[in-house]
Amino acid sequence: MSTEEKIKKTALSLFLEKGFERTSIRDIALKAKINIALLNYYFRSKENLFNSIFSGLLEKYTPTLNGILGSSLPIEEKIHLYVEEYIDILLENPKLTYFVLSVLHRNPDKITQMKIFQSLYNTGDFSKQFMDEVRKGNIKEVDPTQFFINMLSLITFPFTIKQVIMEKNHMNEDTFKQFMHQRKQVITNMLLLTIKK
Amino acid sequence: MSTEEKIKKTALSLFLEKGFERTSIRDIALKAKINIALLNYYFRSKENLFNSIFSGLLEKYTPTLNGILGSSLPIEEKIHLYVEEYIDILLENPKLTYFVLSVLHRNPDKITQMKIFQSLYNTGDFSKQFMDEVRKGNIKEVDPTQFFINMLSLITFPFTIKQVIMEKNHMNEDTFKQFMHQRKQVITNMLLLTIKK
DNA sequence: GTCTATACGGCGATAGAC
DNA sequence: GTCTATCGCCGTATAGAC
Repeated sequence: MSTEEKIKKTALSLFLEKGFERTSIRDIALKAKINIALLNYYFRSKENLFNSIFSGLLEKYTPTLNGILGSSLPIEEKIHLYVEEYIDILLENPKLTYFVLSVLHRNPDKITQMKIFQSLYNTGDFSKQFMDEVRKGNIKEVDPTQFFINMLSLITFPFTIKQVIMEKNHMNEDTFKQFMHQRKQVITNMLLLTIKK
Repeated sequence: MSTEEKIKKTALSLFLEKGFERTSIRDIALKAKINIALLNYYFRSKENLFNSIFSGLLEKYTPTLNGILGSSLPIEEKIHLYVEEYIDILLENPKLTYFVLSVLHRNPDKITQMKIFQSLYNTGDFSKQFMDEVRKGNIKEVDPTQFFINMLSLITFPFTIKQVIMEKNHMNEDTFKQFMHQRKQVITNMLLLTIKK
């Protein structure tokens, strides 16, 4: 394993364990058994290291999600698949949503935001298909922007308050997973209900 | 104005402007024209200062929201009012949701979490009424926990990605407000649709 | 290009004088 | 209650060895 990969892998495990602020570059260097200066050689800063790791994670998953949105499937099927796939991804990476939000709020500059979300929320194809279906009279006249935000909110937000949901409802990791699997159907039904004529 | 109030007020304005990490206690002390040591005298730490400020904000708004949930109104009316009131509160304090999330993820210890969220997500009365209505056959058989998470997600999540929504849809502050006002009806309709028999 | 050693200024926090 | 002085840690930068 290259030094760069070793740093990334170690840093990811520490960021997941302790969060961004509570993980120091000295912690990372110590655990990865390298010198702190190497962190600055490979990545220019701690923030850059974080963004690099987490952009990698996004790049791993966005093709799947955008593939669904851009496919030629009927809109109902598309929504169903998107919900299922997105929740599966977040079940594997429960902290991903909060990481995205933290990057967003740490870097108020617009370029960073757009770079991340351009790929993540690539709604162009979907909105077009949505409005086509409305025009054809196949689905109810619903604002595609509101609809997409509904879909995103219902899928991602529960993961940002995972601990609260677990505590309030006396869940463990397994029962939370079960709950989120049930939730796939809940969300899909709800979304389809709002567009069904 | 007392020193303690002066610190809180100054800190809040800086936290809102630059965020928690980018605001140093030296910044706060300078702007409030007091010594840094005083920050530690009144609040034990920067984290404590933040939590104190923002707990105050929550305490200001939770009675309204819990008042609605705990009232004797019919469930449909309750949902309608809750959505309207919550969105109005967040339109006045757009960063509140992210602040709550950041506290949650910075303090993984459970006691802190519960104290804040105990009041915020006080779902007891609501869930009971919800299940009563299900038993009476007045509404569809829907899991109250899933329903409440749906409601929270649809209301709060858009505020955590406010900048992205604004950029993607070429909005300014005014058009975003307008969008969220429209959203009240979108959410209420959606929620009522899922429970309507 | 890869790495070590070291230094710098800023940070949150605190002991102790008044 | 308030302030000075100081501590140890942080992210970052760089000089120089290999």
